[in-house]
Amino acid sequence: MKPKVIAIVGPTASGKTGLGIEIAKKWDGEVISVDSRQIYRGMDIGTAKPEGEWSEADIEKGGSINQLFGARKTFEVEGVPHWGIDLVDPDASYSVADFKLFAEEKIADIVKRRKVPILVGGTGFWLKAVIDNLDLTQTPADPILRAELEARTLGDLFHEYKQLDPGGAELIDKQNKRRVLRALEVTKLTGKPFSEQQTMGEALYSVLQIGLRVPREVLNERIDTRVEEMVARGLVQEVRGLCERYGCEIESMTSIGYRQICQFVSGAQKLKEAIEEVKIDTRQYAKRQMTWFKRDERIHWVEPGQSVDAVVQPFLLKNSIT
RNA sequence: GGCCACGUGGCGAAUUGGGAACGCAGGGGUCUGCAAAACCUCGAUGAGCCGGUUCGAUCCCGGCCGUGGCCU
Repeated sequence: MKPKVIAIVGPTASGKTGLGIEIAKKWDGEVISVDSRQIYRGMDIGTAKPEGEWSEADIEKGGSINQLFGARKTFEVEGVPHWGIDLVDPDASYSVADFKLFAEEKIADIVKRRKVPILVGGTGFWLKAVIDNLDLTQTPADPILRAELEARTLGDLFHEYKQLDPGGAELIDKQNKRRVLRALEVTKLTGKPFSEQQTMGEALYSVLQIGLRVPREVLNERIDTRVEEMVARGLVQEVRGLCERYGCEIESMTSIGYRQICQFVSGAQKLKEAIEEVKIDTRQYAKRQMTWFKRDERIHWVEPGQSVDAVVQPFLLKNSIT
């Protein structure tokens, strides 16, 4: 029988964190954050990281994974362990593949302790990689090849890709350089068409996905409020500190909230305008998230505040699931 | 009260006597190693209103309304 995993999805500011904690408390679970930005140490306010404490006492809980990622303590929020937070420094590179590995080990670890793993997060692609067991190729980005490819034009890249992987060329978004580049990169590096490597393995877990649905207007208001709160809690100082230490050019600093405030910190924009932009960009991000999750028909949608017992209970109590 | 200017989609902004660029915001969408990213796509049957000139007006003329400025 596959391990049971609960996943909580939804757009930013929909209340995923709170629901995750609620379920974890009630069903003895542990949370794994599925968030491509909360992995960065020091990026706290702007990524809406839950507030919690690092507990020394639970070092042994982590196992090898903690060694691997340098985390020696357990992050607890209201007593509920949260994993996947503060995995790397802001200047580190970390991708879906890294996360998938991390999550799989973490889930195994939690299950071993007879707790319920609860994946909470808005990074749809990362979640998909885990629950659908995507066969991410064993072909990480090659810095040298990538630099070479990046210097070429999109049309040029597509042309070569089409030669090597005609089938894939039909399907790919030929106007998206980032995608074409990666497809070509993998194809060249492996000698096999990229399109033939986009497969998925058998699902490793039995997953219950719960989606938080919030009306757009309500969500927008929540976003505005939350951004204001971030500023009140010291977002500007946080960004300034990171800027001084890492500069504003690194990937993690392109995160919403950080890139705009960087503009202010560097004197390129007024604070008020930067804050407005954070709100707008967050709304657009939320929209993209909804587009992503909308089409997954396995998700059980609930309204914020609505009890999820009716879906969680039967799921966890059911004995045999394929 | 008089004079001048302006009045184009939610906002900003081009354009032209032959039937309205673009940017932003907004909606919809794509998604197998940067995913809070990258990319795609859709929005004025109509240019303040009413007349007139013209084969034809958003663009020319007149009136009205509105906005801004100047003047007494």
